[in-house]
Amino acid sequence: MPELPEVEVVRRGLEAHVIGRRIVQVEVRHPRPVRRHLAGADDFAALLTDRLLVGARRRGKYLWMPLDSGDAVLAHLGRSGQLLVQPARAPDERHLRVRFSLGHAAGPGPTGLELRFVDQRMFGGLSVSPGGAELPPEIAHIARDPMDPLFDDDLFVRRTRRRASGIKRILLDQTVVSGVGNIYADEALWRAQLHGDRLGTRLRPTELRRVLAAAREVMAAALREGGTSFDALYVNVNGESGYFDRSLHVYGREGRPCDRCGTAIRRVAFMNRSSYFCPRCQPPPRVRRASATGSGTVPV
DNA sequence: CATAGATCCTGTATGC
DNA sequence: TGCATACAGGATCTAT
Repeated sequence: MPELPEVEVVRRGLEAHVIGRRIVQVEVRHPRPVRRHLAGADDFAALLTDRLLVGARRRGKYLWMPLDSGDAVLAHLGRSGQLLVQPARAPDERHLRVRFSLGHAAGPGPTGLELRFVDQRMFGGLSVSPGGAELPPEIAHIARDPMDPLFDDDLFVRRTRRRASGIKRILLDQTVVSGVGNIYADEALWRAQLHGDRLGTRLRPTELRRVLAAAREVMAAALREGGTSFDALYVNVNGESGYFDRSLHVYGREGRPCDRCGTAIRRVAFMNRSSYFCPRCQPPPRVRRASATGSGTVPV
């Protein structure tokens, strides 16, 4: 569920409600979300107990919270993860996986506040990154995101044009550009009027800059809408939030008319999920028969 | 090396 | 009603 805007909203919520608090107790209720912490759940809990949370940072769809120990709690929400700040008396969520009981920076006592990792499908997870306060080495391979002031547009164009993959697949490759997921990839491609199967090697720099600009627009709009709902004592990302629904032009709109030209939106299978596009505004690349071997076709 | 596809997990919606 | 299948907003491992 969460792409860059949703994760950024969570980060802001953490920044507002969790920074400066001490972790007084950690309860791992399901082993899977801490699977990337190779030393195990007990070690995970031990490294975090009594530590002070000093920040909330993000790279693409990854979040991390630096600790006073110099380590960091590294988090990824996967497809269904949530980080919630809740009063301790709030009933446990059905898919509550990890509970952090929080206290004051100074004293040992609990504040009655908890940080909860809730995740139905458990593709997401938590780990402790040793010395990862500045940038966890585990995510050093993740590129900057298009909203990052240090994002390098020229580098993105150069790297994309070296790839013989469809532009949609490239947009989803977090080592090329981070934060873009299935929805915003489709939305950005619709805005840029490019089909997702167009090969990176065959796209012009202007076309790629158009995609980047479109991705920024879509994300900025989502951030504007989602950014208002984290004020409560509650680090947002309400599962199915739905706040972005209104502004979607293609995603989930199979058969409905394109907002630009009226043609019916198409849906095709893509990487075990779906791609949506307007067949007129985003014409698919021509397909020619592969030469000598004659085994199948390649988009040109 | 680069790339496409399979895979982890749980739940809900839909069709027969 | 029961059962099977498709699908869900991600990242990574594996095969080619």
